[in-house]
Amino acid sequence: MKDLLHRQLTAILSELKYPPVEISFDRPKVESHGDLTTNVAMVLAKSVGKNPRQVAQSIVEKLQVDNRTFASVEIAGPGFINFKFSNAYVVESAKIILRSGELFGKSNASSGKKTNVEWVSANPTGPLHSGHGRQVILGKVISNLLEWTGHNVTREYYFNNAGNQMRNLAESIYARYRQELGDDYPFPEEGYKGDYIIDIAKQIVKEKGDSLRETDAERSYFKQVGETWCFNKIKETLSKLDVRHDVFYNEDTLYSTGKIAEVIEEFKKKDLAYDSEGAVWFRATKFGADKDRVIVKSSGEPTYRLPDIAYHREKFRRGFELIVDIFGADHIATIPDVLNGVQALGYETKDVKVIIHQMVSFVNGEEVVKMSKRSANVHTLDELIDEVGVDAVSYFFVMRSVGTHLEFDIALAKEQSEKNPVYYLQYAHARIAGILRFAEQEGFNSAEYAKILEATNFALMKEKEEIDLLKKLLEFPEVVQSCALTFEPHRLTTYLREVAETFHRFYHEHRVINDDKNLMQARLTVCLMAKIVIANGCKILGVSCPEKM
RNA sequence: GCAUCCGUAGCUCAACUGGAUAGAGCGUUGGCCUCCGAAGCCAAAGGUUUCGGGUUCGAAUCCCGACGGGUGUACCA
Repeated sequence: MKDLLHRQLTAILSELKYPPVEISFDRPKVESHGDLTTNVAMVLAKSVGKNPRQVAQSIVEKLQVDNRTFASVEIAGPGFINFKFSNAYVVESAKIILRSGELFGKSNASSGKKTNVEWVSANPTGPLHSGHGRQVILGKVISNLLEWTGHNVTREYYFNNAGNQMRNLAESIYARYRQELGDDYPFPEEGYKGDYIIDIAKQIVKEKGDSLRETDAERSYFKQVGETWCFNKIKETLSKLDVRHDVFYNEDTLYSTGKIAEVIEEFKKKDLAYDSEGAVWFRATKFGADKDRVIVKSSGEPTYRLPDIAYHREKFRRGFELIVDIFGADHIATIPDVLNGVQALGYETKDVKVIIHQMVSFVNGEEVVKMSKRSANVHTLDELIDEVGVDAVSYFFVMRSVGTHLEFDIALAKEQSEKNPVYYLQYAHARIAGILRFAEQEGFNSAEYAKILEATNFALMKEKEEIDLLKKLLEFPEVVQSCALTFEPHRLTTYLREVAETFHRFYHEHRVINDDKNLMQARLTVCLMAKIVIANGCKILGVSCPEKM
């Protein structure tokens, strides 16, 4: 519809000899302003030297609107042109919901664009903590959104099982192991203090007794057991949230296949890297950084930047056209370096989308939940899931825009009442399911969309609340696209809440089950369409839609 | 200090990326079940969008400056 109007308006502008401008349509906030609005007249006004309302008038006079589609076209306010759809158009359009069913909202807008989404990427040094939840859910929902808009998505997890952190893990487990054996053995100062380390140590005692008291300096057995334990734990948590990565990419492969050395060499050749003070430096200042960065320490070990750069190059080489990275705000410092490095290697940074989400704080009603990073009692993501459930976790972590701090109220998430936004949405779905169950006794089969399309007299949908609901439902594909395009999944939760609200209002105003069979059929169909949209939206969010609650 | 994100109703947050009268939830106050699910609906109250400048037809949104908060600022990741 927008396309059609767009073409018409473009033609009119050139006919009136107005300069070409970008024509855009918005959805007005206020109902009385119609369903679509454009500001072209106001944009044109200055260059044309007329007042905007006059410009609008001249355009509208030329406009050939189909009165089966539009109920009205009006000039309003400072010079907006407002279009209002006819009920017939809305009702006819709504048939697409039944025709598409579970596919309603999907598109091929990005026509199979090969896309890599990397997230979580926590090293196997411990279980995921509750703060990780935001990232876990964001990545999941963003991947889903991209898929719904036609991207060919590879879900990826990048990890490092070498280096300092893993050494530290091994030392921590070893220390706990010795302590379990009754030795007075010191715990490393920077060690991982969580209880899970003790669990792992106990497991080793159980399996190996005291035979590992004298072990190699690398503590390789402890490292390997620790890694396996942690990874299993992480994967278990992810699978509870239905997060499944396609690729687990080990940083080590970048070394073993020579990719790291290759990058250094190439940087040096391009004079983007140099030796100094026994280390290798990247000329970050060439890209506007305040100082150059070390990429290989004087010890010979690369810093995290180097493998990160090499890794992103590999993503390009693997053929990805869009690379999405999801980081917490605490990792923000690494991003410019990686982007600069990627650019230096000749790739477009515009094809790398870095999503940085702000931190999460937890609150239990009035009480602030403190969670210090290396302390013993970090709240794990598993515990959070056990406490509030998968649905609340999925919904809460994605309901705020990524740019703002997220306050997670555990008490609210746990509460099974109307205060909880997850339940509001699920209730709408269950309520519809209840009505449809009731209607089955009257012979309404809600599973056969094609028959329903045949049997329903769509012209009977004419109540205001009914039309409002259909309009809202028809926005769904656009919402999905815009969420995917802007990487802002929270807008989907906002939208779904509006759908539920609009449905409840319709339900409250008009009886669905009634004596007029045709009217009942029409209204049941409206309910069913609302159910489809809510279900599809929840699918993207990973929130369940119960038939009963 | 520098980088970066943010500052909107008592609280938690929206605002379709520059549009018309800034909206929701919670909380507060009042109303609605002889009838399809009241985990619902309706109504009221609540605002100088932190402050000060600027850009233009038009600013919560863009620019500059203050103030306040988060996160970084390593030859840790």
